[in-house]
Amino acid sequence: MPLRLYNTLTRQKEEFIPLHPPYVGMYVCGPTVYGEPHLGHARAAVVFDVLYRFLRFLGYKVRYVRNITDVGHLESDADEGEDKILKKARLEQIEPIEVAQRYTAMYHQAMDALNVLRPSIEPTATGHIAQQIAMIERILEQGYAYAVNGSVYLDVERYRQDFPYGILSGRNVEELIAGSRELEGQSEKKNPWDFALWKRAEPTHLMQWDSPWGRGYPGWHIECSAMSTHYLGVPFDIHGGGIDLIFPHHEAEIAQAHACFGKDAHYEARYWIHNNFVTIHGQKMSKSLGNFIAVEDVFTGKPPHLSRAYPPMALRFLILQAHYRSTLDFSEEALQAASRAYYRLMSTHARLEEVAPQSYSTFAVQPWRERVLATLEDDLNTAAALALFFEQTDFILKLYRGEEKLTQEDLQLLQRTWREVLEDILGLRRPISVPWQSWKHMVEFLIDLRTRARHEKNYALADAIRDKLKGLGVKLLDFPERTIWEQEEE
RNA sequence: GGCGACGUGGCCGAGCGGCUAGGCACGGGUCUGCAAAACCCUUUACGGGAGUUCGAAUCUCCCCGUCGCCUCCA
Repeated sequence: MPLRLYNTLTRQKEEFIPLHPPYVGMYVCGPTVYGEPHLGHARAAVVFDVLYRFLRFLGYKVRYVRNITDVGHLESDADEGEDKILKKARLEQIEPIEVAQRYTAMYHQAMDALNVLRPSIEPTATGHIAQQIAMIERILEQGYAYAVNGSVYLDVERYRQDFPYGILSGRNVEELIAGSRELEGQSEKKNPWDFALWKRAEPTHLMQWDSPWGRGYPGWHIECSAMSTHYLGVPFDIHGGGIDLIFPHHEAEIAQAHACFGKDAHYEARYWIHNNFVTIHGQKMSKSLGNFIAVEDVFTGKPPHLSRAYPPMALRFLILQAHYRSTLDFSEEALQAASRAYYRLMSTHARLEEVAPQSYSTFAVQPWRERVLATLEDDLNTAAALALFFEQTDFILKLYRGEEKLTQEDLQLLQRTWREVLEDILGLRRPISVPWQSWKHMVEFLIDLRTRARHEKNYALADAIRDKLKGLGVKLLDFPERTIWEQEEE
């Protein structure tokens, strides 16, 4: 079964066919680094991390580009408002680059904890001013933009004569015109729906660069067009991002790509993939609503939203339990459920690794493996794929107890599938991180000691050993035949 | 106002015309020195109405409700 992905551009699931197999170019809009990474960033990163991992699993050689926006976009209407990064810098009396670097580091830290792989290339907007200027110049040459007072705007009206505008977001310009507000101070633009490619900087503006149009800084959308096409060519295979970026950001990107490269740009990317939001009580998470939860808050258990700390994998699991195109309603209860489910799945996994092969099989592994992969191939249905693993937990317990059997070959295939899908594709790190031998022997020695104590009915000692180990993150489980142990995260 | 999404059992959440997804929680039980884990049992849900169909959570229409985008935003 081929991989099928929902393409926002066509509003349907389409078979994924790369332009130049086995190579795949994927660009995902990364964060604007002016604040702490929150659950929304986590979801987007995890979703595209899974896509990245899955493509690699399928044998593609993926160049994954995810940008860091370190020039803040304006925070309110059109030409009004202040660059968010600059605002932060002003408030904290530090350099804009300090703001960007601080929050980039936080982003990396949070994403690393969530086991999100770093992209192949992580370009910054400020590091690609030259590419952005070059692109703007070319758009001007093609006649799809105009310069005025040191700023450059994309001429949407002119663009529309040659290309459709609004196909991605399902809008038409007439509606935009009808809905657009006439704002003061916008007289520079020919039309209110034109958008800036380059903005003139006032002398006091903290971040500014030389350009053919004077000192200024890049517009809101040009960095992604410039960096994606610079590293991936035009068009490239996959462009991803949050659902909120569809309009105007991605719509503008498409326009810029066409305006610069012409028809061959083919909507800049062939597959436009968008992840849905994390909500709280059904509402989008945002700073202004005050329902914003930072990724870090989950790991530290920061009130008022959380009563205790949760391991990063619990959050990753929660994200994976919902389809990426559905909203995910976050609550501590849901996180708690995900955390438990994760640990249970992982202990089943650990048991599977200890199963001994038999001379015949009582279960058809290959078809099950194919079902799992087919589920992921169907627009990355991670939730349904996880369900297939849970449906197998009973069976694995019976395997472990010898009540079900698998041949060496089947067992290895099953173990491989668990490892490949859970760890390599879904990126669920195991809480039992292959412990070092000495540690393992030490734990086993203590378990022996405790077992002896239990036989002698010295329960005080037995419990002391168990409690001490629990304090060290080692959980003991007494089975009739023997005691096994698990290492908990943290 | 325009465009779009969604309403599934206590909670989260798949599902895309027939075969009671799954997880978590709750209750009862088995096991156990205790605990944990595990196992067994219990709970058949799809906002409302009409329609299409042998058959609808799934398709159509209407209504109600929630949310998103149309300003930066994952």
